[in-house]
Amino acid sequence: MRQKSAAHGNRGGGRRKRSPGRPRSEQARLSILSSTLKLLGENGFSELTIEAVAAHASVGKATVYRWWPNKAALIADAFASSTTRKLHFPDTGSVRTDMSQQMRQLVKIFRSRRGRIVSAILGAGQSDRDVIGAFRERFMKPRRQEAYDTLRRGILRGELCEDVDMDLLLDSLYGPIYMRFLIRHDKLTPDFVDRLCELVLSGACPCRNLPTPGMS
Amino acid sequence: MRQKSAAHGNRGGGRRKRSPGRPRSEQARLSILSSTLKLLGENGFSELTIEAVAAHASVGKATVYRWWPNKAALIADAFASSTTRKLHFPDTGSVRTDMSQQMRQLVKIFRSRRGRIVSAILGAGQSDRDVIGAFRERFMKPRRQEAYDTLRRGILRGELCEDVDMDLLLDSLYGPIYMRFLIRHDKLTPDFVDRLCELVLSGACPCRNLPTPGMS
Amino acid sequence: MRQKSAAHGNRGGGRRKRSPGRPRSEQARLSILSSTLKLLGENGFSELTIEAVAAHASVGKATVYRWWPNKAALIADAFASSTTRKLHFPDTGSVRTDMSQQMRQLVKIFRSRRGRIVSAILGAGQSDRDVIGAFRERFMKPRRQEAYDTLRRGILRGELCEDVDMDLLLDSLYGPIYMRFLIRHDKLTPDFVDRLCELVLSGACPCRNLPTPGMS
Amino acid sequence: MRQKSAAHGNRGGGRRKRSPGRPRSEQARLSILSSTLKLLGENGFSELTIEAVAAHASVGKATVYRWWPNKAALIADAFASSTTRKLHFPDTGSVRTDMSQQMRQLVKIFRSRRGRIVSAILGAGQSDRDVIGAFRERFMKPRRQEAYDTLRRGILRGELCEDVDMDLLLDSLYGPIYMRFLIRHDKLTPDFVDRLCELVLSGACPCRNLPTPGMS
DNA sequence: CAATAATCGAGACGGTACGTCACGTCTTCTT
DNA sequence: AAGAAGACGTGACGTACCGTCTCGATTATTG
Repeated sequence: MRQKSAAHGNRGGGRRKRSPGRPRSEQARLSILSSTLKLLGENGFSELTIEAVAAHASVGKATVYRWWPNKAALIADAFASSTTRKLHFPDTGSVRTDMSQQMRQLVKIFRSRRGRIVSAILGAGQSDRDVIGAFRERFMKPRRQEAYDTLRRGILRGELCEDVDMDLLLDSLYGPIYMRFLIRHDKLTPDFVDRLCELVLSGACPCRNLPTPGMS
Repeated sequence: MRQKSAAHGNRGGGRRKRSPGRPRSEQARLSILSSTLKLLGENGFSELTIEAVAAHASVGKATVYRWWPNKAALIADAFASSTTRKLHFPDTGSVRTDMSQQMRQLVKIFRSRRGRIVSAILGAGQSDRDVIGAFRERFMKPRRQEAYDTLRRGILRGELCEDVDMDLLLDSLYGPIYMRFLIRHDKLTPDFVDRLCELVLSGACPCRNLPTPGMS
Repeated sequence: MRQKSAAHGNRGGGRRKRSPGRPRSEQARLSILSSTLKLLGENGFSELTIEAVAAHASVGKATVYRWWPNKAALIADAFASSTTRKLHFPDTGSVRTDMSQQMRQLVKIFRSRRGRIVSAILGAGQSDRDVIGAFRERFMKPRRQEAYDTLRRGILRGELCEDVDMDLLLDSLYGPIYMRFLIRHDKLTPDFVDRLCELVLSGACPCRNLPTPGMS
Repeated sequence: MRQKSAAHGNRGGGRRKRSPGRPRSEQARLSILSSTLKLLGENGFSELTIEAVAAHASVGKATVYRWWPNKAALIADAFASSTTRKLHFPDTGSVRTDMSQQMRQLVKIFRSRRGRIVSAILGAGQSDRDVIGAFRERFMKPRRQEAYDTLRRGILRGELCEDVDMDLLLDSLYGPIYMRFLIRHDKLTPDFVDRLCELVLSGACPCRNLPTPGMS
């Protein structure tokens, strides 16, 4: 997924001897990654050629292949290296507001030029498990950890059931966004996000769990 | 998207004159479509080559290109031609049961060998609007029409609000399934479907819309 | 050495069925061969790239590789297809004059732009037996057959021993020319040819050195 | 052609200051040269890569390039450094025996594993004047000087004309050997050498063909 | 029945990008 | 300063498919 070798520049912890030979060019690495993102945003995954990436980065094709085994690994790495520092969860005192605000940010990104890259990653990920894995680990997981915290605050405040299935709840909140983002069958607006939050979170409210249909 | 020409085999309305020349070979058409599905299921979209399809179908490459403008149109057609006749919505008298049963069928398909094809379509669709369009029109839309009927029955029975946003509701039900199917971050089980239905539909229940948080 | 397949265009003798598919393009073939000769004459063997040949011939690289397995086969074929129709042996009534005149023609070719090609062939032939084989069979052999005839006429006229070793004699005549041509340690002039003929042929006379022509 | 710099290891005349820094590694030099010969004998010129030479000699690539400007210079040097100390001309009292014996030795080398190297050199020399130049200067010229002496002894003994063209004569003797060696159209046997000597030297006799040695 | 016309399988065509290899240069640390 | 190591930009390699094109053969309608 990542670099084929971490032999260079590793001075983590002990006094590692640097491996001999010319060290990897950090400049080339960065240039390749940013060229990848640029071209990916312009033309989509299937039009992205390593030849073009190398040319645009003023780098030899072999240098790309030396460090990334294939196109999928390259874009996964490029995406991960650029992951937005934004998308934080606020703490407003209301689960629904917290979630809604973060989800609006996500939608904003999906609708921006970066959204092109995300959909390229998810598309490529359908035929390459490393790519989809990188998306999960580097993009999704960190945010989900924060989301857990947000939900937990809601539980403490009594806004959510104590025994709520957080994964189910979060997938119910984000799933529709991903669905509209990927299938493009309907609008992906801030208003949609709000109504989605209302619908799903109202089902997760503890006060009185409405009886399931047919049981009343 | 479909065939480039409908000159042959058109028997729509009365006694049309068949155009001269050798008619299109139905056998070749079927052989191409089934070869496409087979290879798509084996290797994914990006590994699918028209060269291989033609060879596997014992057909000239030009015959493929004569009827389908590109790979995307081909797999869209192949997929559509094979769309399961199943996936019907039952009418059990309960919205939740109706939806739950259909969604379970969908999940079953997603987890079967055909799921590979669906994910290939959706993945390819991220860089080809024709493909994702074909998926929407031929796979999703017909089912959604049926789903509208199912929801409408629920409304009549009083199980759902009269003013429920059906698109929002359906996306909330199916979105999490697509999300888990595409991102593969969590299990896609029948139990998940049930709990998902419970969560979402309980939020769409009319009886008493719980006040939105902070408004009570 | 030659084309990988002779499946096309063979109507020699019987009524052969032509193999199916688009027939080989004669125009492409000729364009490739002449481009090869041109570039070979300009830059020598090691600078000759198939990429350049294809580009110069306005032909796809694959078309070159489809018919010639490697560079050596290509230049062997190109050389053979261009073999000079000249280099005939005259019949003046004197072995020495006959040989001398033909050898002068050969030297003239060696010193011309075509000589560059010949030396490239012989050079490449040192690491590829097919190339040197093509040179022997297509260039050398036909001329040697004519040379035998010339020598035989000399024997009949009494200019040469009856039991002369014709191969030895011919190698003695041509070897020095090839040597100077390839090692370039000394001039390759018409005068050199004449004195070479005199030296060698005087040694092939049965009993007494025949006087040089025109001196008797 | 040779080393780019003679800064090191010069002990010519007196107490020269050795230039500072680490002296050139004689071991590396020898290892490179012998690796070159080994690989050249195995695979021919065009398959010989500097990369492989360096790897086989356990030497950095830059070390090769520091001392030899290109592949041609390298193999020329490698060849020269290994030039057989043999190939001397005997002094038997007969030109023909002297020449014949030396030529037999040459043929023996041509037919040995070292012949592979010689033909690689001559082949490479067709597209690189430095290589063929090195062959002339280091291999051919020294022997030719000895050959002149041998011929001069023959003149003094009356075996050869006084005004014989020694270059023509030597090319007539060696040319056929090189021709058969390079074009491989006929056998290169000791017997061939003998008959070649007889043919050519009998033509170089001043007035009458001297009887073959041992027959007088 | 012959002529016309469009399809078929086959496969060569001019291209583009692939992923690999060697080139000759460079940058690092070690000797 | 030379050494081994090995990454660098460059460019040709030989391959795989692209989508187009010519073939002869086949199968229909039309005259």
